[in-house]
Amino acid sequence: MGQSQLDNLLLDKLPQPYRDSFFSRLEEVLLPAGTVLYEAEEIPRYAWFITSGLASKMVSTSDGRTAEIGVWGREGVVPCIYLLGGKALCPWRCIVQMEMKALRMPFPELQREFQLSEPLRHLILRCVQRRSMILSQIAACNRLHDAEERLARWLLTAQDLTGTTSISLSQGFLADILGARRTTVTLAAGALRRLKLISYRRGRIQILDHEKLKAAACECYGTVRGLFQNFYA
Amino acid sequence: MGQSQLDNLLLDKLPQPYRDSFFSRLEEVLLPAGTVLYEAEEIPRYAWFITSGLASKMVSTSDGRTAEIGVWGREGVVPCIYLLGGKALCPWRCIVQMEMKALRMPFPELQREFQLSEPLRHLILRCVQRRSMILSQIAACNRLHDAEERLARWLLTAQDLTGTTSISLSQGFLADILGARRTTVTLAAGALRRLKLISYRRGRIQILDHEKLKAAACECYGTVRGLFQNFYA
DNA sequence: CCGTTTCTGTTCGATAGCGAACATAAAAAT
DNA sequence: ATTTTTATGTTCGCTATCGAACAGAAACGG
Repeated sequence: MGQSQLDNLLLDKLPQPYRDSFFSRLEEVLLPAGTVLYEAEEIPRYAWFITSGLASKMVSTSDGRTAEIGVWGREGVVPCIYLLGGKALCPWRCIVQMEMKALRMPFPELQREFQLSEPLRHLILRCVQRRSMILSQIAACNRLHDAEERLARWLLTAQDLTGTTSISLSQGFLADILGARRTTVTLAAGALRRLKLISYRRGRIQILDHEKLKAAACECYGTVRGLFQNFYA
Repeated sequence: MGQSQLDNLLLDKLPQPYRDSFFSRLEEVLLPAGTVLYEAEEIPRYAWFITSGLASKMVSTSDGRTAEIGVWGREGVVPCIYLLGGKALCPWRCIVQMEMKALRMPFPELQREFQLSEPLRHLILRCVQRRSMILSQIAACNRLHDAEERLARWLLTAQDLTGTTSISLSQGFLADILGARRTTVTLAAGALRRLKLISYRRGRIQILDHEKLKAAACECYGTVRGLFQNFYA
């Protein structure tokens, strides 16, 4: 409390003195990659305000294939969609992709707060809105663009969200994210490496040339980046 | 006014007497297939409460390919996402796919009403929530399932939303919706026809066997159907 | 009625990605 | 140091889909 930078864009936007009192009710946690924040069809026990790292929303099919439908960094609160009420349950699970620091609050407590605080509600609705726009673009991207373009897009977005050029993820996990086979990711990553846009070793990808990688990515990267910027404008 | 069935689920859920007064401010319109409700990156001039027919949100890429990211029937209001405020613009256009009847209101008027009426706001937030859940499933489906499965899913959903087994759409438009080539749709439709699940002639598809078509569709149909049911529960 | 447009059927070569298998190599565990 | 686990590299046959072309058929508009 009293600190001027909480490293979460939503929390930062809360007006004082509400922000300090809200902050005092949050608990800081460090979650390793692989932690499941909540399962599909299951109301989360906590809400997390991410301050570093990444989490993904993943949809699975009954045959075990998966696709990421959204990646979350410091810009908002996860989950936001359940705050809109109702009985419907979400068809995705939420999982930590890169070691994550977050400030958490029991979910029912945030639900009450959503009803009580108009500034908080306002920010959360903006968050829902932006996420929905981003998701729309990704939905089309999943259909229209090939693995190499989507890999480039994902890496660039991950860099933007975490502020690091070093992405700690194996090709197997990237395959789950991109909804492709691991061998497809290996081939796509190999192609990007030959072009000297990235380098990698066992579970760690390094972005070497942001600009050229952008050219290798589909246009969805730019669209999504635009939507992540000025998240609460 | 005074009628108990407006054929739009959101309007039907509005409490009286607000509902009658709200209804009196709506204008009924009949829009032919192909009508653009609003363009990408453009704030709509009207909000439409659909009472029959279908509209699609479509994302386009710069090379002219397209994919549908959501289909809208009688269950809510289009657009709902812009009601959450903010400066961001949506990357999709909204187009009438099957001749549509709707009750419309100038969009700024609905924006004011969204601020003023708590029951209306409540319903709209539910609408946003469900649409977001549905979109998530479609985003994964676009990546993981093949054209024949997706075609079957789309036809079944269209049947559910419009209540008719006769879908007036050419294979070319279905290709735009499914994000595939027209020839791919022709092959997929031909396969479903050979299985006697559908029949068709020039711009009109007939669903012959709902149950078996369900078996030919991916599981996403069931998931999405579940989310369309009890839309405001 | 005839010409024009639009929709469907079909073919064909090219390509991306699947699905499975197996080899190698790097890290982690003991 | 040795074993075990996990990640990456590579190959291969197969399928779905692309992208383009062209023909026939159905609807439409004078």
